[in-house]
Amino acid sequence: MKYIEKLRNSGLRPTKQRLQICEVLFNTEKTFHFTINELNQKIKRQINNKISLATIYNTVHAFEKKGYLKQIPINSNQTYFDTNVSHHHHFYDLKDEKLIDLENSDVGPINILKKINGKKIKSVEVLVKLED
Amino acid sequence: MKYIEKLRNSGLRPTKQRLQICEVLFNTEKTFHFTINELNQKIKRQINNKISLATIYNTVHAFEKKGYLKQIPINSNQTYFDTNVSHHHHFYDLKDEKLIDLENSDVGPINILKKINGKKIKSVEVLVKLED
DNA sequence: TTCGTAGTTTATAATGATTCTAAATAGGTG
DNA sequence: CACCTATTTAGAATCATTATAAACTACGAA
Ligand SMILES: [Mn+2]
Ligand SMILES: [Mn+2]
Ligand SMILES: [Zn+2]
Ligand SMILES: [Zn+2]
Repeated sequence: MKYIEKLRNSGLRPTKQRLQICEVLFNTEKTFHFTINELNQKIKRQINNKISLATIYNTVHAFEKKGYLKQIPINSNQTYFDTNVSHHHHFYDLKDEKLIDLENSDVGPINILKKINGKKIKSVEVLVKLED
Repeated sequence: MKYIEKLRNSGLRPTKQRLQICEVLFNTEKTFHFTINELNQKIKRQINNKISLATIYNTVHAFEKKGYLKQIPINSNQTYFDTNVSHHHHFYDLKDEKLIDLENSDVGPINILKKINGKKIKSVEVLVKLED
């Protein structure tokens, strides 16, 4: 398995559950956005054996901490995650409640002129809300 | 009261509770960011009579719908609102969990090159995460 | 290979922000 | 005032997320 080493290198034991979650999250052509609930459904569809919801939460948070997933800052009753961890932005379609990637190159360079004493910029994320 | 007309013009009855919430939200020198819980505390401090939490939720949502408040897109377990309804952006201090305004002029012009068929841009918001 | 231990999974309970409900109250109009 | 509807309210319900603690597992050491 190609994910065993990835997990080991991160100090995460390559358990059966984590490897299966890796398959669902990373063994795809395209990256995608998901909520925990959506991921749970997807896992049920793609995998024979059941994974506890607690494990899905644990694993997603572990992967996020290791930088394999990103949380998307958006106001929703559920937290959205992204398997695209490159620096990029998002459209949010207010009607369909769907996220669409906005590549870094689709947004001109962003220049933050204000500085905060003793703080460094960790990330700059743009959210473009769409209506009909 | 200066808020009676504002409410009437919005089709909202100027009730005692709404007027008191207006005082707390809008009768200040500076704009500010808040969660419902923080607003509830602030109201308790500044007002003699108690306002039900349900009314605070109702009123904040009504004001947001009328454009007197904005929701700030951020990942938190609580929803953040802003009394600054001008087009502006935010720093988010990850350590202190505090929001800081970034005026529009503090961010260069943002050019969204990608277009989505049949959708219009409603807003463009930048979130700059800060670390030490 | 077996052991020991820490890491992990799991079902289930707890938490907590938000929304819902339905009864009481209050604003506005004639 | 009299009526109607909007609003307020306490409390219950919802539901995403986190905590708990017991069972299980990966894996290095013996
Ligand atoms: Mn939220
Ligand atoms: Mn959230
Ligand atoms: Zn994305
Ligand atoms: Zn602001």
